[in-house]
Amino acid sequence: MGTQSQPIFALVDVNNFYVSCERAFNPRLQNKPVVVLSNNDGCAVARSAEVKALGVKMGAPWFHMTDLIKQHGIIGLSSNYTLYGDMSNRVMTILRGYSPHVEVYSIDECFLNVDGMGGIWETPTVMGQDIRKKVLKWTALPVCVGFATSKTLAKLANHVAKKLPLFDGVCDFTTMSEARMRWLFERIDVGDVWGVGRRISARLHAMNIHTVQDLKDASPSMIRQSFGVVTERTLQELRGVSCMAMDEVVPPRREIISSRSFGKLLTSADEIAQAISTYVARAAEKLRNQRSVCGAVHVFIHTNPFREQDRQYSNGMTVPLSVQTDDNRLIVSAALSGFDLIFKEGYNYKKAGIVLMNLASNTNIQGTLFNDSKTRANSVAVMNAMDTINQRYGQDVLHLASTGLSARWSMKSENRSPAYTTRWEEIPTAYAR
DNA sequence: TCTGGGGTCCTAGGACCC
DNA sequence: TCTGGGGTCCTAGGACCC
Repeated sequence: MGTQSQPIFALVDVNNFYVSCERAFNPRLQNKPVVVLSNNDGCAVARSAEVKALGVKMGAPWFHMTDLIKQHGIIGLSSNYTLYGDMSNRVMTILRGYSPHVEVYSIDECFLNVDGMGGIWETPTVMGQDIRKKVLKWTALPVCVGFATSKTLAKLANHVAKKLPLFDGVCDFTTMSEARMRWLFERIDVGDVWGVGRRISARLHAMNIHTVQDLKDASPSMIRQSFGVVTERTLQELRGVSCMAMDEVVPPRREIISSRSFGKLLTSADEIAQAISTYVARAAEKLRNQRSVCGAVHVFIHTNPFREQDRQYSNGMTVPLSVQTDDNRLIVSAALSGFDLIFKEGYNYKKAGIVLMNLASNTNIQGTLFNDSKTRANSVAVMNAMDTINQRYGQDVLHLASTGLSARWSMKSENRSPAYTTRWEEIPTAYAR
């Protein structure tokens, strides 16, 4: 396996991930119909095979299942994302043992570049079965593996491995005959292709493109014309032309969202403002963890669209920050000032959220610790605060400008000396906590 | 009564500039 | 009365993903 010219991708995917995690710690859930529920136990975010067989759709509300729950004894579990994150890490660690080039695509999926593994594994299928065996043994999680020369095809191979028991959890397109692939592709709906969602699927069907094979055989220029470059790329990938490289390093997030549905309807501005402060705190923590600053915060609220008896209202607004910052207080006050403008009395609110936008690396931000450090007491406080910040960012990163009439700090950037400003209004205030 | 949360990329159109 | 052309940047919205 592993010819020189064509890359070979593997896609490893845990079956019914959240449900499988719960089962790993509670074997009595094995072979029972199980769903894992969203926040507030609202709707199904993961279903066991037994539940899927009953026709329960992804996102189905729990309270709609009452009959099925009675008839079949469906077990509903509240989600435990800490557990799932931990299990995910264990799986990814095992997979790194199979290839130095991995891309953790989502909490339960991982691409591997397995070029040149022919010296180790007789065939991709042998490797895939070994992965399945080892992951099951070490984590009690069942996985399926797909192999192909493009990521989109690897996803499709994985899909086939899951759906057709004949494949025993591993499907390899790289060694499959053209005829057999065609046979499969003619029987898979075009909507099952990675990158073809509900809208595009509907439009393709209307154009008489129903199956994977139909899309593969379509004219690339026509597809580009009608659907854009993304879908054209998908078509090429179906033909085995790899257009999507492995993204092995995770770039910092370009935006950070924090939002929640409320457990009950809220009407007062105070309660919602409280929630928004909490969301900002959570998002700002993520922001600092990836060493970013944000330049704007978007705040949004809306009523419950499912309550037809209620008057509906939804609104959002983006509030620019005067400087890019990771300071919780600045972001909160911006978010709340936006909230004040969009909040209207007299509605039943169900959900609110914030988005940190316009993110940038914080390598050259700067600020002041105190506006007035003339006194000796303040100078001491400044020095203590500097220690705190140094502990967080490391000695090398932080630069102290002065402890005279004013105390300023800045983050050293790699190739430039830090820029200073002496105008208080231009720099974030009071970074020290 | 009860219906999730967090991301990315692309594109069209407007503002602005020379 | 006639009323350029080309470029960049930003944003909102639409599509997709898990």
